[in-house]
Amino acid sequence: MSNRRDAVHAVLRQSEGFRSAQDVYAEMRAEGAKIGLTTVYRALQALADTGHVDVLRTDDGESVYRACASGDHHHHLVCRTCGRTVEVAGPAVERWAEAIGSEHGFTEITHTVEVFGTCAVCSTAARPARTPSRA
Amino acid sequence: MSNRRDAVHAVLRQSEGFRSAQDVYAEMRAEGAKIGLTTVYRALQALADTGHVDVLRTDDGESVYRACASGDHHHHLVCRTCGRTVEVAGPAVERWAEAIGSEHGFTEITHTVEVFGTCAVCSTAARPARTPSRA
DNA sequence: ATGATTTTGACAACCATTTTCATTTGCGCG
DNA sequence: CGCGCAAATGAAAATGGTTGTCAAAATCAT
Repeated sequence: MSNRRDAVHAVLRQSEGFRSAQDVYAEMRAEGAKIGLTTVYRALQALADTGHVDVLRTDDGESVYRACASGDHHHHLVCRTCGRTVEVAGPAVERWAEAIGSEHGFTEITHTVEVFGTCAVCSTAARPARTPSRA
Repeated sequence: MSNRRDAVHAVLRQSEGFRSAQDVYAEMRAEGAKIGLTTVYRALQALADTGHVDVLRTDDGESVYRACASGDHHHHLVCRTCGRTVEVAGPAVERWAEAIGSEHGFTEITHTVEVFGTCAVCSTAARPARTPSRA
């Protein structure tokens, strides 16, 4: 039944960071799974709707998904090089958003917060290619 | 030369909230301006690159632009009904993002923060959404 | 089994955005 | 002026992720 959906979910679970639909589809096909792109999209949407995975948009408008450990509201710290993602909580930010909103007479406040950076591994690996001037 | 670019910029200045490229293009054509969609896109990109306008992505992946009053780093409080936008500063959030990042060994931290809500006007006039942004 | 219902997936349709490329425009210079 | 070059422009075609279509296949209930 939701056999396919579970398969999709499984792929996400095995992933470190966010994956795109096309990405997941490609991997599944590469592993020999018989599944259509349409189904992957539908599974991903369903999973997102039921809150089983988190979604966000990349800078170029692509939707990327991730199976998160916590079902609670949280944000992400994403390495812009390797994509590794850390789930972070930010009570302070939640309160700030609420405060800012009501301060301006807004209700039903929601917010999107994502933090990007270069993780320790990637920053040491990709050091500034400066010519060793031996000085 | 940047005659078109200025024209595009002008349209954004007159707008209350974020506008899409197609949107801006439509308005300009409606006003009789002779301009191509391609040029609008290019102008918007250029404006964004030079930091003259802010860009963000809607939930459905469309890019929307806004001429912001402040050139400094700031975030937005956007009414999800009428689109009215308030520029807000959030020193606390900036510090939080930095802290979270370095706490996990990440460097070159950047972040995206957007707050959505229903503004006072729209929440009282809880009726089938009509855009009153036009006086 | 048999028909009903849901799921699937190949393929076409969408649509914002980008690319292509030929034409126009701005402009310095002889 | 007129010539030519280079940047700007825009119509049309290409791109590419995502969604819609619809008939075939899997699943279920009786």
